[in-house]
Parts: sequence; C-alpha cells; structure tokens
Amino acid sequence: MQPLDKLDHKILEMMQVNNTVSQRDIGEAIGLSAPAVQRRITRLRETGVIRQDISIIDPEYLGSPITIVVQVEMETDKVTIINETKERFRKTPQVQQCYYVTGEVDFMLIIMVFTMKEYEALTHELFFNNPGIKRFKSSISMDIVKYGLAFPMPK
Amino acid sequence: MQPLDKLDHKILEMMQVNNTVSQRDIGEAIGLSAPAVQRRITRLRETGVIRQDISIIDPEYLGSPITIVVQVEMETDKVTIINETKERFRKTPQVQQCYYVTGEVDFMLIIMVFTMKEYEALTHELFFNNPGIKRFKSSISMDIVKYGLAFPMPK
DNA sequence: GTGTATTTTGCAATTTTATTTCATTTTTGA
DNA sequence: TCAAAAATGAAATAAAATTGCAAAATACAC
Repeated sequence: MQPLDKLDHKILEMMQVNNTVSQRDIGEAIGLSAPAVQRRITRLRETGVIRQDISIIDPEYLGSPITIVVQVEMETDKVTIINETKERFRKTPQVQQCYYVTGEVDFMLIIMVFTMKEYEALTHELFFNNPGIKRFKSSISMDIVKYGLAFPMPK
Repeated sequence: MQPLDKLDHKILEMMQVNNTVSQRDIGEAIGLSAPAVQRRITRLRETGVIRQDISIIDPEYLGSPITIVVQVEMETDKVTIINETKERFRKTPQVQQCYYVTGEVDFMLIIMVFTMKEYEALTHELFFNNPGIKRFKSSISMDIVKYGLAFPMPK
C-alpha cells in the first residue's frame, strides 16, 4: 500500500461523513474526473483503508435502547485468558465497542441493550460466568453526547 | 413515524453492515421489488431512522492513531456548566465519542489523536482550561478489540 | 362482513450514477 | 534525458436508482 496523497485524504474526508455522494460531485469538489475518483475509491476499499460502508441507525426507533459503559478488571494478565475474553466480547452483539486499556481496569466496554433484564442476563453470560474476571463496574449513559466515526485527516 | 415492520428491520439489518448493496439485491433477499425497497429506504432516511451513511476508515493508514479512554469528573452538577462542557466535547474533532454517565464520574470520552503531544495540548484545551472539571483520568487503549455500530434488531 | 379510502406494490420507462475502454499526459526512476 | 509505469480524462457502456402509473393489498368506518 503506497501512501495516501492529498486527494485521497479529501475523498476520505467526504466519504466518512457521507458515502452516498456521487463520484461526479466528489470529483468536482477536488478537481478530478469521476472515473479518477472511482479508481481511487476502489483502491481505498481493496487495500482496506476504507474498512466498511454502512448506514448508521438511530436505535431509538428500534425500542428504548440503554447504553452502558462497563469497566472490567481481570484476575490475571495471562494472554490466553485475555484473548479468550476478548473473543467473547467480540462475538457478543450487544457489545458495541471494546477497548483493552492500561491502568486500573483492563477493559472498557460500550454495551447496548433494550431492557435491564437483557443487561442482567448479559452480565451473567459475560462476567459472572467468566472466572478470569475479578470485578466490573457499570455506568448507565444518560446522554450520548457524541457518537462519531470521523477521523480528522493529518495535515 | 409509523412503526417499522419486519421488512424495514431486514433492510436496516443489511444496510447497517453494508450500505453499498444494491436495492435489487436487498429486494431479492427479502422478497420485494427494487422500487419498493427504494421507497422504504428513502422513508427511513427522511424520518431519521437511518441517521447517516458513511465509510469507516481504518485510521492506521492515516498515521499512528492513539485511542484514549478518558473519565471526567465535574465539580458541579449545574446544568449550564454541564451543557457547556457537552458542547465543547461535541465540537472537538478528536473526541470520537462522549457519554454522560451515572456513577462516580460524569463523562466517558473516547478520544483519538495521532501523537501524545497532540493529546497533551488537547487536555489543556478541554480540561485544564475548564474550571468546571474536577479531575480526569486517561487510559490508553492497547487494543481496539471491537468497534461496531450494528444494533441487533428486536424480534 | 362490505365498501371505500389510503397505502404499498410491481412493471416499465427514464434518469442518474458507476464502470470500462483507450489514447494521452504525468510521474517515477534509472 | 529517456523509458517504463501509473494516473488521467473523454467517450461509450453497463448498472443502479428513481419516477409514473395501474393494480393489489391493507386499513378503517359503517
């Protein structure tokens, strides 16, 4: 993968906010023809710079979503245990995000469920059932102040 | 906004994973014609069920991104101060996510920067410069185990 | 139940967008 | 400076999205 140039950055800048803009419009904005834009986009997808193209759904319309931030502390630092735990978090649909972090706790999770009953069941499945886990702390989100995926382009 | 039916759910299920699938393909998968799918998608966008359509970029290709989970504790619960702080977090591009949570801390932030220098500058801007903030705790993410936005559809 | 109004649908036609082809220009590296 | 490789735009083609319209399905009042 060769390094990205200014034009790639501009394309990414536009598409990470709205990937339904036409190639013609992108081209016009950055001074390229539509086919040139198209080739760049194809390459960005093939090389994995663009990882995925998705619609973001407002979960409010699916019910009453509850977002919970969970801090997880492990008993051990054993790689096997850590990796197993990561895999389990990864495979759980309600786990929207998972970070393996430095400091007092080991994992930070962003979890989304529709009922507290569902969350309670989930804690059993994920935490109480996993002897590697020492303790966990849940904080309910009262407001999702920001939820974005747009990275600033380096200058 | 009338409630979503099974077909809407299926459309959303597909599009939140890949919004470049053609309407014909969606239609085939769920037993509808392409125009019927198109009208539903238009409506889902207009009513805000689909909030945004984006490309997800792998920030590795932009440099060496550093993800930091920050817990922020406020001095006060005054609504004005809280709202000002929210607004500031919202407007900061490096703040990818911000949750206003219950518990010991008030905010959980997911921040992405390219250098520690940039982070240091950011902490001054966001925290040290804001008298409403009592303390903050940063945890560096060693591994983004999962980073998704796909909500399970209620049955 | 019955009939009417409203909504949703599929088909066909149209428009817009994406993709391919190919000759030319630009860039890269010896 | 020159040859090879890569990237580009114009034109042509292919694919996808969108619109118009008549028919079917659904909802609703009676």
